[in-house]
Amino acid sequence: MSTGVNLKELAAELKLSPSTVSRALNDSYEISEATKKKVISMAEKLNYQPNPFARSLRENKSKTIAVVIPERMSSFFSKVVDGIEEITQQHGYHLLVYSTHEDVDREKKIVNLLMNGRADAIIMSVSSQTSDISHLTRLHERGFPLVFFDRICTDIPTTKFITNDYESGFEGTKHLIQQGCRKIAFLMLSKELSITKDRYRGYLDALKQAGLSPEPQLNITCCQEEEQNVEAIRQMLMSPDRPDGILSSVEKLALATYHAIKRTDLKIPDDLKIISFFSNLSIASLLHPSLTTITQPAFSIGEECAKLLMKKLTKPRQPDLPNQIITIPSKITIRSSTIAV
Amino acid sequence: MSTGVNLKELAAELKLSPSTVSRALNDSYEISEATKKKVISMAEKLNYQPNPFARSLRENKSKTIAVVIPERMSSFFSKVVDGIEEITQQHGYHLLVYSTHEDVDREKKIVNLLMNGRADAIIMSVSSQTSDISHLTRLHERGFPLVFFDRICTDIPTTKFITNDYESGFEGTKHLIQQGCRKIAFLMLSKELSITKDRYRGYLDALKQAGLSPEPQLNITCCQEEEQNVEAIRQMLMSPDRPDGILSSVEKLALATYHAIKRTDLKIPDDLKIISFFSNLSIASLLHPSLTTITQPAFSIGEECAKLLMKKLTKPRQPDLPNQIITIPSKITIRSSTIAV
DNA sequence: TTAAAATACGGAAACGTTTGCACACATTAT
DNA sequence: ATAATGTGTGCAAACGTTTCCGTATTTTAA
Repeated sequence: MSTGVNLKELAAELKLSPSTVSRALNDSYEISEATKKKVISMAEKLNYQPNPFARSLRENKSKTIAVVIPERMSSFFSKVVDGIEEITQQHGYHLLVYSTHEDVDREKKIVNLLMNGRADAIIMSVSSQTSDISHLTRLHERGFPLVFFDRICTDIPTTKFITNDYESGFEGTKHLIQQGCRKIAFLMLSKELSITKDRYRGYLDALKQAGLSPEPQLNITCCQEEEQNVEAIRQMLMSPDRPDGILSSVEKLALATYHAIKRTDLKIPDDLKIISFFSNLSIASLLHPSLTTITQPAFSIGEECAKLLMKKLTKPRQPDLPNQIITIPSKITIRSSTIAV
Repeated sequence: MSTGVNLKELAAELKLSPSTVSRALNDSYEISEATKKKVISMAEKLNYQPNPFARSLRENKSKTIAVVIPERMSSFFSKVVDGIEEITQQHGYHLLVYSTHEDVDREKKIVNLLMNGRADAIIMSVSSQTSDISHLTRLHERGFPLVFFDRICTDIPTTKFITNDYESGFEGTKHLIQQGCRKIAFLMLSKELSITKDRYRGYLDALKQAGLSPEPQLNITCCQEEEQNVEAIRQMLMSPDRPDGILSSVEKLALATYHAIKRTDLKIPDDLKIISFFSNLSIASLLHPSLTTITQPAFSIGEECAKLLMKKLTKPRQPDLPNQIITIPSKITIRSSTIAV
């Protein structure tokens, strides 16, 4: 890799000092318009590209944001990253993207690697296994800019972006009840997760409001193996006190439910109605029957995270990221899977 | 962001010179075991993290790989990136991930940004718009390590990883013919793309072998708007000489076909059989009827790209990446969408 | 006309590493 | 005994920027 021309060589070519050339390129007021022009045109001619590491070393910032997500194969997270990239690219920032694969040990390793300053900030959604958050508090206590979205750490005093999970859980459940469901199951990733807790509270409150009581055997927690999830759901569907409705707080488990039901004689929505948090709208309407969804504004979430960080990182003297939760509402789209027969 | 302790401070604490400490941490043979131990334990105690930029500047390498893909919301590309990460992480490398959004202008900008050495290599799959490849040849001519996968640039003499696209196109078409299809449509992303060309050749040869002739109105090229794709396919399905089989070389267009057919009275597989390149197996079997797929080994492709690069970058004096195409076979899974009635 | 201020630039330090070289001391060979 | 070798460590340069100073020249103010 032949590295191109550097500042010193460019300066020599121009018979100027490196400092002058640097200032000219950075549009300093100290340099006359005439020399600025000369420098810029020569820089273009020689295709001068400043060395990012020299600059990072000197300026102590990397123009890089780290994004840490639990998995890549998810329309939700893909869209969030797209949203982040949309904004950061406008500011010349680069994106390091890491997947934890829902593994808290990998999450810890990644976060620890990021403590050396390779990135100027982190945008993340924690893994479903994450309950000990010492690796994240340490990061935050060092003053490292950290933003959470969706799966947040409530205890870390920074800015978090979420959707109206409680309301969505509540409305989703209420919708099922209105469509005649009386035994509603709740599918989740992990009890630890912020989103699970909020959605579950909404679910419980909707049940209570309808005079229904939650039944413990109707809660299913996701594991990493798809086949096991499908089997667990099938078991539930085969049991004598099977549910007549499902609120899935995870895309993956809605799909698993569709798989499971293919292994039974039951029909959606006749025997079982289902509503799910789901981001892949194209797929939702192609499922058979089409799936009623709660869709989070993934792209906007990414954009908002990035906008906040760009403000913090590119403006001169910005305060710390405020300890607040910003809520962007989801949207419920009713399709065939919850239509009363 | 309070940067932690640096080498000089660590050395001062140990009453050693920075050079000795550096060598000790890098396990140099010149340093005695005794001091190594002392240095390492003190480094851990003070939580010393070497500054990556100082190191990159000095060593002229970044321990970073850039991955450039056409879109994030694709199970294929997501899995490829997962595969890449799996390998690179073992070697302590980081991943900058960029999406071109199928836009060649964005692709050019990204590639040009990467010329300054921010990444040690690029792994990429070109956008569907890419026909002028000067930005990529320039990169390669400068000696920048560049690896292509799936959507490759044949003219750039480096290593490319693809699947057996010709055979897959051939076998997929042959399968449709065996199931009774006589008018087979071909759906593609763009005629420029390497994968399109190969798959199309396979398609043509299979038609010829069966004594069928290709019909130009049965070729559909994808555009960026999903609705337009659906409409174009619907039009084709409504025309008097509509196809009785479809080979889709893109996941997106298979889904569009399912959408389109919902707007007609036609039934899969009775009136139309369809086979598609498709990476999301869970979805393929949930579609109604389930979709016959040609699945590319996405994760392995990512792993192979990364393995090759890691060898090149981490071993001392490696030759340039050889100009060769490495083929990893896809797998055809027959499901309901192509079952003869 | 002279002092003060503004303008335009150069020299050199600094960011935090790694590494070529020098060197002091201990060990071994002659 | 001296010379040659080996071992462990320190000094200083280098990577390519940015920026604090200093300074020579020109412009403005008195």
